[in-house]
Amino acid sequence: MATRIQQRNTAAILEAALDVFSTHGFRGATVDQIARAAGLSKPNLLYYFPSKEAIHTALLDGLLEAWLDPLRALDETGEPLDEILAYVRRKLEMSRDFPRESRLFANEIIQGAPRIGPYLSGELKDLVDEKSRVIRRWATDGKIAPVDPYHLFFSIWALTQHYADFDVQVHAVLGGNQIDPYPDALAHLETLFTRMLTR
Amino acid sequence: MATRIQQRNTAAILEAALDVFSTHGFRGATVDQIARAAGLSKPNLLYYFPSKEAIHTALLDGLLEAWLDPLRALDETGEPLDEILAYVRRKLEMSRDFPRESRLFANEIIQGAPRIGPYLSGELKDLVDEKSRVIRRWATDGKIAPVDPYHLFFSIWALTQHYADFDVQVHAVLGGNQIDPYPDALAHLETLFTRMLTR
DNA sequence: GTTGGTTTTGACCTGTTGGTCAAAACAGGC
DNA sequence: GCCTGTTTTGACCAACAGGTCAAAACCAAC
Repeated sequence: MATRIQQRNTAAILEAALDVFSTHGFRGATVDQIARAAGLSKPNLLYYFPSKEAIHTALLDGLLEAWLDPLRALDETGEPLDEILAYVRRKLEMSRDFPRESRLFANEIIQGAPRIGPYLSGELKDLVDEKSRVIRRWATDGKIAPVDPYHLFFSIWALTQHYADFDVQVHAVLGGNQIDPYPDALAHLETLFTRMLTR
Repeated sequence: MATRIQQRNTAAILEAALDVFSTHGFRGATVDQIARAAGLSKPNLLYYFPSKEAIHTALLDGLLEAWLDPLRALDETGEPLDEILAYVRRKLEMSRDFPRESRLFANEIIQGAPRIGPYLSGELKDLVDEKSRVIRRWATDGKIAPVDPYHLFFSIWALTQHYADFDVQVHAVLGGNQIDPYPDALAHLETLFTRMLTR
């Protein structure tokens, strides 16, 4: 039973913390900075979350929950190539719509996954193992070209998340004209995976 | 004219700083931590480099220099597919042999490239523009399948650097058995780009 | 408008941070 | 072994870090 104020403030804090943590990493972020971005004083922020760590944890918990959804949606009974392309599309949309979440995750991994190690070798690995069996079956049934399922997933993650995590580089290389790179990126990735998976 | 001691200590500092900066980012790294890792006292470290910033800059300067080499080596007069596959191979080897450098770079980009923005839209963009024209020519000449050159480069970077930057995740998903993922990764990427670039 | 809980704040504490400085320790050439 | 420049150190500083606390301000129900 949270009051109106509580809802507003915790939301503002998480929003601000996402900004700060995703661009500076955990150790590089400061509570003051988050508080200022949320429009609160530091003690006031610490009234809602007991510590810097707690904010970070809350953020990660919410993220990891949603992170697996697109992969879960990969349907064994669907048309193989369509299913994989749909997964690519969903992941790319997430990069476009939630780039800060992607960077938060990237920061955590690059820094050695000190807080989400168990998640990676637990939930994530289990799901990837399961879906890898599906991919392998599709390949042995000749429905897609032979491919290492694990490295296929790594490829999808790398290619789609790149547009969020390395956004600055993408824009710098493509030049000043403010073109949205996502339409071209989607076309490119659809071509890439179609050619890769049809012999 | 650097003395023996200077050479040894500056090398030790840069080595230690690479470790620390690449795993914690600039703001998350502390001078004390770097000094300890280098086996020096903090004031002693600051005798060799005037500031934390200076160490970071020295590291980045050295890195950016080497970063472009593999792409520069892409030879317009070579066999198109071979040239691109060779580039992929070189980049993947860099991920394997210099993962910390890759993570240092990734950290910098994720954090908005505050220190290397000019490099991205300068040297890097210029080189990519140039090589993109080569790719485009190959495509219009029918020597490789049609492809967006810029997104092709993004794909190569994303796929190869992923194995360095997301190393922890790769190992977690592949499971505890300490298998070196690089041989499989190389085979996978060669297949991927061969299929992508041959009609 | 008083009451009881919620929210906010300023002052404060302790440890850490990047960085300075003068003095001490240490080279190596003579 | 002495001298000159190099290297190292302990003590120190101001700013900032995460976090605490008691008191004040606010709010809503009565």
